[in-house]
Amino acid sequence: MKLLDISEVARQSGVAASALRHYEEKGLIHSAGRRGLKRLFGPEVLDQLAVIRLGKAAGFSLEEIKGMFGPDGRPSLSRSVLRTKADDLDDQITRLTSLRDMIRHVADCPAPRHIECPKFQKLIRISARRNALKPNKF
Amino acid sequence: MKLLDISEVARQSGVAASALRHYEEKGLIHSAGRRGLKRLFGPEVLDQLAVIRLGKAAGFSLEEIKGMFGPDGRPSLSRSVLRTKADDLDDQITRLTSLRDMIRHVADCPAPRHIECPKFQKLIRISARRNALKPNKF
DNA sequence: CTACAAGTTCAAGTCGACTTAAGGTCAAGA
DNA sequence: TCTTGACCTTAAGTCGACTTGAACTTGTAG
Repeated sequence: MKLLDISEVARQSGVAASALRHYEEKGLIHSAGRRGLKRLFGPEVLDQLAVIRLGKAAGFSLEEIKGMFGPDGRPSLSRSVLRTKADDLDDQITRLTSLRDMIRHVADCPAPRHIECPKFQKLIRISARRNALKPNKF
Repeated sequence: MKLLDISEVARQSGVAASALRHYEEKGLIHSAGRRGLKRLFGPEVLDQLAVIRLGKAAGFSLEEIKGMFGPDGRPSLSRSVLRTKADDLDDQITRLTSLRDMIRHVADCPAPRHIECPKFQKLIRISARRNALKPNKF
């Protein structure tokens, strides 16, 4: 079993050594041991880092991502939690998609000022309504 | 022309008053005047806040969003910039979509541990490769 | 054996986007 | 006129995710 030192993990994963130490401190990854002071990582940490990267890309916090691993460091999530996360992502994708459509429309719209384009206004109103419905307080 | 005080804007937009002041300080919105000390906002600020909300949902920073408004406070972006943003969003949507698919697959996958599912492994490897290709340093 | 590159720890700093606290002002109603 | 409540300003604090700096240790090559 070949162990990797921190710079090798950093190189192969593209994650900075300082971030790796940070992840270890937070309990997202674990080193397999030490050679002197130096951490040695098992190769499975690369997969774990890939999961971490994915999770971050999806907007999860490190704390949430940590919860996605079992005590053995292998990904372990209840199916229902996963489905909830997938639904969250769907919402986000929907929002981004309408935003993208709106932006693309505005880019192609012949109105001299975007604000004068009725479709732009409509999209804005829709998103405004969404927010008024879930206010920050009370 | 009816002017709104800050709490009315907060109520209608769902944005906290402190955030509104913050946005004004950063130049994203402007108050139409004052009554005594109190800010008064024109109704157009609600549309601007909707755009700000959308921009945030799309992952833009306040600074970037600020750049989406002309000096008059109306959205103003060159068509080419808009198309670039739309393309960025497409990328992001693509990433989130594959992540969602992966998560949903894992949720439905019969393998006792996710890590044993070949598809899961494949997806992880793909994302690992992406990162190794763009390392943080040098 | 010694020097050195590569690692280590711990504390503090950074960045963005706000929020909170403390103390001040003022328009409007009783 | 007095009080009050809504708002004001400024500074400092918070949170997450790291990064940076300073001072220290150690396996390994020469």
